[in-house]
Amino acid sequence: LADNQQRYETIVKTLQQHQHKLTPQRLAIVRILAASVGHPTADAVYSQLKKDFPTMSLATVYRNIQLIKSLGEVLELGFADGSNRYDGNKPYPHPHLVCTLCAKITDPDLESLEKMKAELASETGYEVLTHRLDFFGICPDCQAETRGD
Amino acid sequence: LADNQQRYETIVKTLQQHQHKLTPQRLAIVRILAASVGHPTADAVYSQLKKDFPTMSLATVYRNIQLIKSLGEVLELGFADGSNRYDGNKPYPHPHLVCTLCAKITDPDLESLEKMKAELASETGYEVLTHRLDFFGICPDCQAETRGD
DNA sequence: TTTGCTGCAAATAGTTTGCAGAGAC
DNA sequence: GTCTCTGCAAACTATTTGCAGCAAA
Repeated sequence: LADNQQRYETIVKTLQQHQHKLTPQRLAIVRILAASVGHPTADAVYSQLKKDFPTMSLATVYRNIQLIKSLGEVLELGFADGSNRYDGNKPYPHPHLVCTLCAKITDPDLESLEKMKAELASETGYEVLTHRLDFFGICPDCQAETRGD
Repeated sequence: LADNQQRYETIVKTLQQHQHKLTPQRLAIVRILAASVGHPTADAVYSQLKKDFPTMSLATVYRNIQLIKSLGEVLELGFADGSNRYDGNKPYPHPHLVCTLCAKITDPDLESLEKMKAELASETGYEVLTHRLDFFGICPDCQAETRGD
């Protein structure tokens, strides 16, 4: 999608503005994060890159993800089972819908969330800064496989 | 609170119903989980118990938490920073409000969540099984400390 | 008495870090 | 040429597991 290309350019520009060097490895990592197809894990990013960079180190992936996260250009999704996934396409907090069978992650629209956040703030006196909302369930495809096949 | 006592008894009953033995260590762990004051980490549970059980092993804490979780009597809260906290007082999914300064966790009431879940299911075709909702912010106490002191 | 539980220590998995050489600017 | 980045290997942290002895029922 053209959206991915735009995200790629935005992240690269941010890196440059903060005087970070644009190495081939770094740019390749940014390209994958900008797309964030399937909300990849660090290891998934690493696996994709080993084809083009056989000597690529997993440590480099982690270091760059941390760097880009510190610039606010990637969202880290840590799950209860300890797995981390990354979204560089929508780097701001947003709800996720996770299929517990095929592990697919999609981004539903839930405009009522902001309302809920405001309501919560006025009720509790908290200054609400951010949030995390995940729904877990079975996607239509996996429901079909379970029934029919 | 009397509520804690009730939770303790419920968890113990569940353990018995599933033919698990009631060792002193296990019961002590259940007692702490039933209260879940501050939503403790496994290590916090361990620290509390070392006073009464000097030879207590951290592995025993983990094993028992896993056991009780498998019986559906404790909620595991894995956070993005890798920390796990446990709630045996309300072992079902519910929203949390986390203070990012003092790490206090409270349980706000948000009845609109169930509505949101139903809306999401009908919109996406997912069979929504569970969810996870956390808000992060600064509690009134910490706001006061930042301002005045 | 039987069966499962505990403590210890070692293994595991994901992530981070120190260092020396390589490369972007 | 300078200063950061990379690759490698080792360190680290939280959690899990194997095993032998111990204890609940």
